[in-house]
Amino acid sequence: MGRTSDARERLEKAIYQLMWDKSYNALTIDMICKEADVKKGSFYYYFESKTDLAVAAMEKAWQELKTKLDPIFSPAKDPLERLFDHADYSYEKTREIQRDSGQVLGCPCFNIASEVCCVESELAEKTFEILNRYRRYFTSAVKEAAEEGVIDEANPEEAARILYSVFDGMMTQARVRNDPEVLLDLKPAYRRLLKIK
Amino acid sequence: MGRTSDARERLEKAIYQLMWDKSYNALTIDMICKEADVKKGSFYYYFESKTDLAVAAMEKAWQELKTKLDPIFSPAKDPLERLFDHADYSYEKTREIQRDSGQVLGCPCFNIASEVCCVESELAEKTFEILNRYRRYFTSAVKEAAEEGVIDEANPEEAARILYSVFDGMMTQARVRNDPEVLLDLKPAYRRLLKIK
DNA sequence: AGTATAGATGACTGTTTAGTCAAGTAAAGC
DNA sequence: GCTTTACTTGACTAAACAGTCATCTATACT
Repeated sequence: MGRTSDARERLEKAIYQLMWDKSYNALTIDMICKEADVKKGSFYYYFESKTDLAVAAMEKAWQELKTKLDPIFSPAKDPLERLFDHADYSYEKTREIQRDSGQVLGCPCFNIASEVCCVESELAEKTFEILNRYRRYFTSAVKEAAEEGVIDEANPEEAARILYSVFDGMMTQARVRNDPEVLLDLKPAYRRLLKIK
Repeated sequence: MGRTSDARERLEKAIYQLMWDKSYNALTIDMICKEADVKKGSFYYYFESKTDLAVAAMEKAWQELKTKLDPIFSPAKDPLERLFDHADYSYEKTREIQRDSGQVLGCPCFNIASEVCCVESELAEKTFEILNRYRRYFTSAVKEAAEEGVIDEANPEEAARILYSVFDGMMTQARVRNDPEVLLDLKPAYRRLLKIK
């Protein structure tokens, strides 16, 4: 019983968008409240600190992303198809965001993880965790491809680590250059890295 | 004539170290002054703003790095040797820094570029410029390898772009994981990406 | 309709921050 | 040794900032 509200969700959306657009450390609580149209008193009603909100927002964003990744990396599909579909999805999504906001933003989790890993231990842990969850999709696909024999691969774990580094590296290159076309190198890179039969 | 000082250099060193350790946006002018042992009045004697100092510091750091990169990528060496020596250097340097400071820090320019590219346009331009200078070493080596026929390469520019994305991607993975061993994947990745004869 | 409760609000405090400035100090050149 | 000039200092202002709280409001449940 009592009053209802979506202020919590508005705050989570706001900090996530601002972190993605700008950076974590550039944000103040006032900015986040303004973006969410929530007063500071309410902010502290829901969250203890900026870090606290950021951690919650990252987890929510992951749950949202997961609903997109699960079909893309569906075990019903050929493992290589999963990887290439994910490359296509990343390119298309990046273009869409640039069309709407004028900016290529890259992978929010990777950006923030790199920014806070030596400063905000709580948020660092959460982003680290999410990066690992994300990478597991790659590992699973590469391992399966190796087992099915569609690639000639002596070290699938290594291959998956490298593929994921390429993905994050290119997403950030795309951000820095504000150019989605950078991501057109993703599929050629995967083809070079995997000995496809 | 007049009083002499190395306060300018101390400030540049201080912001560079702090940006690398933490991040750009996390820093205040007071923190930088304290680290450099320089009073704020002196800060504003030399620089207009934090951005101004950061730009100067990045350029100085690049000039310093260049003296390391030039021998590593010396045209006197085989092109592939340059790339592999650079991978070794990156790994060793990263380990050394972790030994001293307890932290893997990755590539400062890539970290900062990704952090400020949508916010601080002046610093964004400078870091962007440096990333391009860095990548030129890769491009030159790969192109030469292709021309000399030591690799079988239809698209050397693409290969160089991918190699450099792997490098930056892994450097940041190493930072986030605080694990230099991530960089041991660098040379295997290069070997996978280039059809070495 | 009344009440208990979840949430909203804005005014408040103390602190940190950027940026300024007049007065002081050290060294280079005469 | 004196003057010019490059640099230093600490005290200052105003603004931005995090965090608190008493009071107000809406609504779910009885």
